[in-house]
Amino acid sequence: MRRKLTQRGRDRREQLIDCAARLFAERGYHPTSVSDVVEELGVGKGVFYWYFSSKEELLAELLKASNHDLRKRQQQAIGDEPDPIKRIELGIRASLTWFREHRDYFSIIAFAATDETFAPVLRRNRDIAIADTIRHLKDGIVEGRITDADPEMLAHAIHGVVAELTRQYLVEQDEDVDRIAAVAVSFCLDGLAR
Amino acid sequence: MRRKLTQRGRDRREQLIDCAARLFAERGYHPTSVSDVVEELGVGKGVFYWYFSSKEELLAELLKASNHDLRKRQQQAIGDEPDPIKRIELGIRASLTWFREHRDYFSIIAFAATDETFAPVLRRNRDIAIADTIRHLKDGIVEGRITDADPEMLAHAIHGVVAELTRQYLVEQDEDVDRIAAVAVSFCLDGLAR
DNA sequence: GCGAGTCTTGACCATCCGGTCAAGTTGGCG
DNA sequence: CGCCAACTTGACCGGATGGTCAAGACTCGC
Repeated sequence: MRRKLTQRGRDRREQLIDCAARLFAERGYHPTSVSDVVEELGVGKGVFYWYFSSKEELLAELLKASNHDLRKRQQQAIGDEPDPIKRIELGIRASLTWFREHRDYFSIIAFAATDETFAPVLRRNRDIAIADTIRHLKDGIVEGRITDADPEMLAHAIHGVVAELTRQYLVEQDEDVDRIAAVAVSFCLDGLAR
Repeated sequence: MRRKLTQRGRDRREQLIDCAARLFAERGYHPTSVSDVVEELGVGKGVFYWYFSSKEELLAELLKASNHDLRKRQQQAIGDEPDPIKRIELGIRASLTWFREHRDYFSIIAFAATDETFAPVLRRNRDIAIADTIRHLKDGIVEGRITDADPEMLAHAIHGVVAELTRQYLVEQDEDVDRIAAVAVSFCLDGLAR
């Protein structure tokens, strides 16, 4: 859905996304009806369909926007750091910080990943993130500072650590980001063995 | 729902769970209706409600049963291995192997984790699994062979690696379990750094 | 103050869904 | 064989849901 929007319109659209995000995170996507969203906002149902052609589209937009935002944050954090290992560390810290500030999105993304309707969008997002990580890993491997294993698998392993620590300590609990980041980084770099 | 079941009844019940599992994995839990399940099986709707009091109950049963099965597999694999690091390795391999044989369950569990209705069951399952891992980690720490960090966080990190590698290489792709297991184990034990 | 495009309303619709139930069938056991 | 519990059928129900739309309100440039 593409419409000419005034400032008022853009604000309304954002309200709808924010409100929907909150409800999706609380109750889940399917159990949250469009009526729930507009009621919560105190507006008529037509408002929703003025800005989005379907509930599905709203979620897809939300996923695209949040991913764009997360990626921007990661790139800002990494800047032009030349050390590939440092870059990985900065990326991990940026992800944890972002998810901490956007807890709602974590569960929404987790759900979307399990739904074939949204999986394609999520897959693309993830492929991009993995490709970023792979680049740093390859640099590290060339420099002889990172184990010479399949960089793609290593990238997924790192993302797995970040996702699970985020879920447990930043979404379910409310731990200090730096404490979690420290464990995540040292686990990824040095593993368990002493 | 508790009923006296003959062999025929137990078979039917299992058919329903298997069929529902397949459909849940394919289309998702919410989009799969009870009618879909019984139609696929070619039986009347009443059959479903003879064995389960609700669609919700079926999923809860499925989650409980699958978790029980996975845990049994892990314990069998670990046996009475005395080396805690070996035990962790055997646990990782057992999990990967089990999920490989039960791909459908992976996405169902992933969905259930995002739905507050089922999260409690899942949380209990996960707590048990984490507690198992923590035990091995603590043994390793006492022996001075594992980094002296918060064992709970380390356990979550390991589970994160296993979950993400499972998803990417055993569910989305169809890689060789041993190859994935090797990477998972070496990543968890030694990390990235050379 | 008027006209046009942006925005809002909320009743309405077709459809579907989880769940019920009265009635009928099956099969094992005494 | 006859009985009874286990099992099956499928029409039916109340309610909710995603989505439509005709009508009206707002606002901004002219």
